[in-house]
Amino acid sequence: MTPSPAPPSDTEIAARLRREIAEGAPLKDGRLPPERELAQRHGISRARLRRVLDLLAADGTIFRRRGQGTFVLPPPATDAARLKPLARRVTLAEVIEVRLSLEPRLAALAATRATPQERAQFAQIAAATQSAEDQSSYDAADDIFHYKIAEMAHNALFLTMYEAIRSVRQEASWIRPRAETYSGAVFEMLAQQHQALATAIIEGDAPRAAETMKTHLHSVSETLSRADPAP
Amino acid sequence: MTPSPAPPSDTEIAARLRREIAEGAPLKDGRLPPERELAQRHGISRARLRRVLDLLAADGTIFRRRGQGTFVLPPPATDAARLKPLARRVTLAEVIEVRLSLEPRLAALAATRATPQERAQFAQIAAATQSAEDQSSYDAADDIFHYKIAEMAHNALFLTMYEAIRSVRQEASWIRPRAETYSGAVFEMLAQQHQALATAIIEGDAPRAAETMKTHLHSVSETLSRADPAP
DNA sequence: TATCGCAACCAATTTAGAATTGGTTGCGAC
DNA sequence: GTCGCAACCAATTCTAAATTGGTTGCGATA
Repeated sequence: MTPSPAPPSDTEIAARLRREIAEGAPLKDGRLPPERELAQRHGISRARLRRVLDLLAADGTIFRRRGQGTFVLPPPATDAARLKPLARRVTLAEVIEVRLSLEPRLAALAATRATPQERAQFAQIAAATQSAEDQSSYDAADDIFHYKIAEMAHNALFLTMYEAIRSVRQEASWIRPRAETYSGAVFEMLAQQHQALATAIIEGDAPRAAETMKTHLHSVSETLSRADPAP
Repeated sequence: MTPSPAPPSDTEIAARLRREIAEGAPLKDGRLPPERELAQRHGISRARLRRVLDLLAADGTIFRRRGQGTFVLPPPATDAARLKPLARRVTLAEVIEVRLSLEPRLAALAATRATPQERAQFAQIAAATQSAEDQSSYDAADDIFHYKIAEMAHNALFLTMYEAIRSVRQEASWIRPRAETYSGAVFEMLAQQHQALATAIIEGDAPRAAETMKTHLHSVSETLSRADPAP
């Protein structure tokens, strides 16, 4: 009595992909296999796979960049390798200084310019940040959270600069002891700040978004400085 | 009765180099020939040429960067070619937005952190900006002026970002009509702003430096927007 | 007719390797 | 010791090939 297996719909394939992603299918850089390979693996044409990926991209689940790939985390900065020598020369204090100059402004612009779709996406992302259970899943959610803010500012040059900061942070040596630095209380505080920041942005309150981001970065700075006093 | 020609001292060779630079010896990118070539051309060893170039570097006459060359103007951003596609997508308004976020902070940091030597150098550069006679020499002096501010902030990541902005500005399409946009009155105003900015930085008045930079950038923005209304 | 699969092509990036260029060191001659 | 010389190091640029997402055209099929 089994009905002849109806070919799976796009949304069914999308659901399957989401499940695989949640189970850790992507590589550790957050990259998925190339489209040509994914299509073959799922037994569908590349054109159809791309339609499915369009669904995942529409709700912000994946990031795609020509020449680099499809990612579950924000994609690496273009030519990230070139920033390695810079990362070795840069101290934590310098990065914080730059972030304090850029990110409050990015938050304010995001509050002003984000589209309704983006705000809805962002609410989901903020929720994911709150419900993270272990350090590594929090780090991933936090990464996406800040990247989305930079995206919602709708300024390609600003986004490029944020990507450079992000790349330097990942390459830099002083993030190594990071896993130990977040105690329960600090963790809670940062999560609350994220929530306040998300609310301000979604509600379109630019000044409050900027101010909250500033506070948040100062908290991050203090936390990291305490863990890594002399860079 | 001519004395046997004494070999020229380092300072004499330095003076000769300065003269050649002033006469336009460098290429149009502001780059000098490679050290090995310059040394041979002047009939001295490379080690000695480098000592001479050290003199020119000490007073800010030249910029040197490993792998790129020796420049009379600020050196191009590392891998500037990579920023070309970005420059095509970016509008004038976006660049101004980023500059307004970065450069006032850079000016404040410069006022705080510049060494006495740097302040002395900077006074010279500001004076050169004032005494520029034609548009192209003003542009060159202005370029050096803003670059030195970014350098004096003493933050390698900040400097990298300023270099990216500078590179995008140079590649972008909307600077073409630039030569026409500076009327005499506007020119005078910008020069006065430069002077006020230089004074604030040299005196170490960080808040005033930031405020003056902000005013200056708004003036630049208005001037360029008027010349190029719809990017 | 409209959708699907297929293939080719386009655009941006990455990669690897050779060449260029400033920075550094060691050695011998005067 | 200072000078010139040479070799080497480090960062960058340049080139060409390979990779990858983005796009188009075409024929098959329902």
